[in-house]
Amino acid sequence: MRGLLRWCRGAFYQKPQACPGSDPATPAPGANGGVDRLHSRVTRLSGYFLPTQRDPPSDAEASSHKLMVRAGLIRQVGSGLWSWLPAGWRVHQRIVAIVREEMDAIGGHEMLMPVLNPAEPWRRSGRFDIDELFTLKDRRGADMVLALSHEEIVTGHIAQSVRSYRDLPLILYHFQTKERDEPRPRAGVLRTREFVMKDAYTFDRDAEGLAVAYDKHVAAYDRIFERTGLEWYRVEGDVGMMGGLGAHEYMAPCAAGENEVALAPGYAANLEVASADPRPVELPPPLPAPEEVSTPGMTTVDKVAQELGVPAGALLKAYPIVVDDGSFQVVMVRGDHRVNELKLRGALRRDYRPAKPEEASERLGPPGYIGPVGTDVPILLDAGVAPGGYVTGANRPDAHLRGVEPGRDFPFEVVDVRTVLGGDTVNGSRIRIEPAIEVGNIFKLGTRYSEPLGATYVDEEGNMQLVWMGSYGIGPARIAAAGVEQFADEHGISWPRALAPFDVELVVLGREGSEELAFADGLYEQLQVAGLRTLYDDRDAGPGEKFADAELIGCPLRLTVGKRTLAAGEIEVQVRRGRESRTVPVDGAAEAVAGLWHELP
RNA sequence: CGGGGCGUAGCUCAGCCUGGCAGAGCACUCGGUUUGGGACCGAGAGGCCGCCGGUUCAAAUCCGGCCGCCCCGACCA
Repeated sequence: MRGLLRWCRGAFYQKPQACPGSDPATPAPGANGGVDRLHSRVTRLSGYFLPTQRDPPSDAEASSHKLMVRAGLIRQVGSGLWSWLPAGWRVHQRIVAIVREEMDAIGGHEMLMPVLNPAEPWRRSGRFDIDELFTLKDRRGADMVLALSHEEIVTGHIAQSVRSYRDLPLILYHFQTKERDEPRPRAGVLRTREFVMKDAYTFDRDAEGLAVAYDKHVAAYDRIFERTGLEWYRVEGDVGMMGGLGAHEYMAPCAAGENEVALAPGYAANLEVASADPRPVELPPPLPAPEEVSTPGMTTVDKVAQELGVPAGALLKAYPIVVDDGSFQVVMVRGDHRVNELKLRGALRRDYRPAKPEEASERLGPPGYIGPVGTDVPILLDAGVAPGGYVTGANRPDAHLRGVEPGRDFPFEVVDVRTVLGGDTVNGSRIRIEPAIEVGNIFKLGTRYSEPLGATYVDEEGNMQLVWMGSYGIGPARIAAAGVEQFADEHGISWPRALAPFDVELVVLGREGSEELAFADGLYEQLQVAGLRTLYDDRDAGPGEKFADAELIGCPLRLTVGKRTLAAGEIEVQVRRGRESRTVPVDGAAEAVAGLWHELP
């Protein structure tokens, strides 16, 4: 304790040292704030810990996983546990700096809450039993929790200290390590058990106040992701069974993404909640009444469709379920569609389970032959089913009905519960479906936590009211990985300007004592004075190795100082994205490079 | 939780089936050559073959248990 105190005081009294980047007269390019002062300014590769590898780890699958390890940015410690090496941490810190600036700009106040929590508030919120929650006991045997987010703790502070409507609204946030016992960590830093998250919490008097706070976050998040240089979408998210409140997810398309987004001009939604008009299906001519057809052994949509010579979409598929209230119901979707469980839960406003085969047989008919005609079981008909005559099960073995018309032949309630398919349309525009990774989310919590944790205030009329809350997360590691995935080529990473560990990599081709080396030493200083974060490859290595490493690491610009070009009074500049080279004159080279840097994406 | 795979030098991997001196490429160290796309020559160092137990004269290799890691699915604030 005493030692720690002394150390803190020593650090506190230390005089800030002057360095080029902290001089207001020579600001670094871009809005990098003060974050570069956290980074070493001695960035000569000969003395830097940047262990690049020729081979990707054998167990790596995702391109970001392979490249971030190969480029010496991250190293694995255990399943879902990663260290950030110096260059990787610079990327992470740059993202953090962007997020911090935009959070502060909407009036957020940064704070810090502990990772290790007592179990009690988690019991009160009902989250102590979450499977993903790491739990442990302290030496006295008290239950402890490793926090996977901080709703309980921050709400506790509000409950303790906020008394009056005058104390609200508030935006509080922190960057903190989150611990989650993931069932399956995967793909490098894309899904890990421990990761840094920016989580913000808003506290308002009522739903209207929450809506304002939410809108502020939409604006801040839009700016954050725009600044990262990523391709991104704000999509409608799952609001859960509570419904009504609202949630958005920020998704970055990438091959290793775990989610799928449905995209059309003016439309973007998580596939889990997406809604669209189906492609029309050609139905057979209508019949005056349902007509039984023999379909022995044909228990799948494909077999029946083939036998009857109709498209799969001309069938109605039955999905029998038992809802939480004990009721037995049947969901009907077009034969070529699939029931989306999340949408179905949302439509039901409660949980359900698929009916067991015995249950379905007892109420309707044998598996494969279930239908909606002649039953008193409530039918939920998917909104994608257009009027017309369809083929359905006859609730008898080896028989189907054709010419079944919803409404005429069975009563139904319309629900939108199918999974959207690529090629469906929204407002006439075709939808495409892409894999993406969730890099941020915003969520209206309402009184989900303020109620169990007692966060209340007294309003103008002297009445006790619950605080209305929102929560807003961003994962810097996922932004970094998505940036790698989106822009990498066969040579390595190609960072967006805003995320790169260094703006420029300076490669010198010259031996100890050469004119090139002396010149490059000077240029390295000038580039830093010009405000460019520069990685200087001064190693005693061959040109091939240096070029390959530079392209692997992926800084936006690569400068080469070589005998030939130097003799011609020039420096070679390669733009990493596209790998096109040009030259700039030796005189004023640093300024010219800084100017070029500003034009990059 | 179900299915599949893997664990041998810093990295990528061979050797295991059929038990008999611990291997290759790259990386590393030293000397030399080379210097605009992972160059070459010579010398060298580096291993509890994941761990524990069993079988055997003898185990990286066969058998059992455990641990760790990856992939697919389930799950996922």
